[in-house]
Parts: sequence; structure tokens; C-alpha cells
Amino acid sequence: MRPAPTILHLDMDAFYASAEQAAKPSLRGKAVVVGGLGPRGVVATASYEARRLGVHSAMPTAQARRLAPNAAYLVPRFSLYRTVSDQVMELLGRLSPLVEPLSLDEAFVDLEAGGTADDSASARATGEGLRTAIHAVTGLSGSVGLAGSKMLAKIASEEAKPDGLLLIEPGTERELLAPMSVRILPGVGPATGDHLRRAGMTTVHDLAEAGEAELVRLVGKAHGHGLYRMALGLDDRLVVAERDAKSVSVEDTFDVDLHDRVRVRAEVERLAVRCVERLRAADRSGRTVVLKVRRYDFSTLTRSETLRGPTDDPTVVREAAGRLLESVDTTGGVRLLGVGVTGLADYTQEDLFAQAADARELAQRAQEHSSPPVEGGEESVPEPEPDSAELLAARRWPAGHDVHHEEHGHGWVQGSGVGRVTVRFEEPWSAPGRVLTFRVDDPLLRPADPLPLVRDAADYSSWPASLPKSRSGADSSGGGESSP
DNA sequence: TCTGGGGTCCTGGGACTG
DNA sequence: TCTGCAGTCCCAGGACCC
Repeated sequence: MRPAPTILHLDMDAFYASAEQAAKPSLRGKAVVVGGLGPRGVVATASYEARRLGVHSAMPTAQARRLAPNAAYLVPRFSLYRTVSDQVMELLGRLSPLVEPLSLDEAFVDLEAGGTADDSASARATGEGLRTAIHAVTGLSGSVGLAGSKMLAKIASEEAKPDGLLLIEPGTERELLAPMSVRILPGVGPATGDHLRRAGMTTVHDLAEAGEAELVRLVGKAHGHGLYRMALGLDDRLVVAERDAKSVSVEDTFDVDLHDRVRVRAEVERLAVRCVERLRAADRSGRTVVLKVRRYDFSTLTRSETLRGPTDDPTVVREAAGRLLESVDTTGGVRLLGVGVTGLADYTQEDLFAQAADARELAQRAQEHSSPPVEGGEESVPEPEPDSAELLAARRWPAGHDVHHEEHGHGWVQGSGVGRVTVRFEEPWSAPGRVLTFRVDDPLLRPADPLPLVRDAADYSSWPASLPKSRSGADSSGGGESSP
């Protein structure tokens, strides 16, 4: 029996950019680019208006600025996106206990496990209901794919974009996939795509024709086997609700390459401490410390060290990262540094003793190996280089972030520099507002939390069992009443 | 032109161990 | 005691995803 199309994949449309447009009435219908705004920033998400100008994710922001000089450029506001994402995931959780979030804006749902669909008709109705609910609660649109497997549901939502729903009927999978580019398959990126193209395979049909043995020969055992099955439309991966993280890492790309070895070391230590903070926040410890260095020429290398036991001690991680750095040649400059911890374990009290012992032993071993001392020595960590006034202003008033002015009310930063900050005063539910400029140290101006995107959201507290009870602000006070 | 940040998984070589 | 072998762990790098 063919599987019923009850795996649902939800993908929010241009999520970050759409959230910004919903929050800022003056940006609706305009090109919006969300991403890193520094000299080495890249685009995280572009609104559909910006995509029409050729801007897309992962493109350097500098290139986006050339293509879309009049677009609004904003830094990401993850607290807002997380709030909206929580609302969406909460709705998904009502459809099934089996929800597998892939990111803030994407998730798989096993509708059959939730009893909310068991055939094409009920799956389609549930998918449409979900899209309506998401729009009512968040003001944003999402695309839904429905199929008998995760791979096909994801392809379906991709094909449905933007703001659509596509259901792949059981039995039509191979026919649908055959003419598509190999790049549609998960795991086929630029490198594998190129590799396959050079072997004469550009479509999914070509892969199915080539056969498993040929694909294994070309791309390796695991990948080749998986690729062949996917080309036949076969994918039996289950929707998994809980997934434990396997590593925690932090990394920073510097606006200007670092050359000073002492500064490099100081940055590594800073990253190590940040990494441990994240590790501890997740109540985990880890056994292997990884240092990542991207050099001036974009070549990237990693060095790792496995400890005797798991640790969440900042001193232990910092020292391990420092030792790893000693084995790396950084002459020529460093553009990125990262520190990570893998081999995660749940934190246990006994680890404390292992950590202390390890720290002593490793310190001693490091001394025995007596690697060349870091120029300037351990103590001479330099002061951070002074920032320009413009950089400081941008840091205090990031583009796109919310502010409150005691006289003018709620607004958001349009831009800042040369001691001034420009603010547009508007709210998600207001008309486009006016623009005013202030001194960066104006005492009446302060950073503010994001406002909800929808003021009087429909009450979906009993969805999907019953129809929404209200849609207008006038009667939204009755949110506590239960449905019949 | 000039490439983020946070992850996952796979491969292959070398060291270690029984 | 030495050698060959297989399994496992560690390490580094690459590819991919959102």
C-alpha cells in the first residue's frame, strides 16, 4: 500500500523579511534585505520584492546593495522571529505530537500520528486550515507541502511557494521528480551537483537511470545509496520530535583580518568563554574542543582536542582552545575564528573532578612541549581597538530595531551615524509613519521591545477542533470562553 | 565580487588495542 | 616476542542545510 500524503512540511515565506514588513508598515511592498550589514555581511533573507532585483540568501550584502540600492537593509531581530516561530510551532503542535522543527521557520508534522489526516482530502483540508490559522495568528504566510515522505513534502512546499499548498498524490512521485534538477534533492549542493553534471546527470531521471552502483562510485557509499533511493522517490525517514544537539559553537568573522597574534589569542579565549556560556545554558558538557580558523585567503582549518571527560569549565575550554591555536599558522591574517565543543553529554557533578585533573595535566603537558611563547605573553591582552563614532552609533542603534521616544511613541531605527539616529515612528497596525532625526544620546529615546505583529488576533485556542470564534478587536475580550 | 553563523553528516587516514 | 588483522577512536576536511 502506498503511504497516504500525511507528512506535512511547513515553510514560512521569506520569514525574516516578511516579519519585518509586518512590523513596519512603510516597508510593505518594498524591497527588504535582512542580514549582516558590515563589510563582510551576507544576506539572510530577502523579501520577494528584493528577489525580483536578483538579491538572494547567502549573497554578500555589498553585492545586494549594488543590485538593490534602494532596498531597506536591516539586521536580524531574532527575539521577534523566535516569538513568531513559537506561535507557529504551537499551532503545529495542535495537529500532532510529532512535530520536527528544522529551524525557526520550517518544520515537519506527521498528521497521521496526530489523527488530523488519514487521506489526501483530509490532509489537504488540514493544510489549508493551518495556513489560515498561521495568517490569522501571526499575520504572515507560509507554504505547505503534503506527501507520503519528508523529502517529497519538502519538495512540495518548495514548489508551492509563495503562499501556496501542494499535495503530491501517492503514485505520482517518480513522474513528478523525473524532469526536476538533481539540485532539488536534499544533500545535493553546488559541489555534488557539479560532480553529477560532469558525469552527464542533470535531472532526477538521469540519477534513477544511472543506477545505484554508478552513484556509489561517483559520490561514495552513504551518499550514493541515499541519492539513488531519493531519485526513485523513496524516503522512509520518520518525523522525529526531539533531537539532542550534538555540538555547540560560536564564531566571529572580523571586519578586518587580524594579524596580531596576541589579539588572535585574546579573541579565541573570548569565544571559548562565550561557547561555554551557551553550553551551560543548555545544561550540557562536552568532551572535544574544536578550534576553527579561516585565514585571509578563505582557507579554513580546524583543530580539535579530546579531553579525558566532558567539561563545561570555561578555563578548561579556553586553555584547550589556546593550545590548539598554537598549532596553527596565522601569518597572513585571520578573518574568522570559532570555538566549539562536541561529544556532548548531560552535565554531571563528577565531571568537576575530572575537569580539574585534566586542566592541571594538560597545562603541564603544554609546558613540557614548550611551544613558542605567544608574542607579548599571556598578560598583555590589548585593549580593543577604538571604534569610530559611526560604528558605535550603529551598535547602539542597529538598523531596524525598535525604539520608544517619550514624545513621539514607538518607532524603529532607519539608520544612524555621525552622531545622529533616524527613526520612523509607526506600529505594525498603523499607517506608514513619519521620519525624525535625533542625536544618538537623546535622553528621550531608548531601545524598545518588538510589538506583536497582529493586534487583535483571532482566537485559535481551540483550533483545530472548532472554528475560530472571533476575528475583530471588538469582541476579542472573550478569549477565555470555551467552545461548545 | 567576495563569500555569516550555527549546525549535521560523511569520508578517509592514522593511531591504538585486543 | 613478533606480526597481521579487524574494530574503534580520533582528527581534519568537505559538503550541505537553513
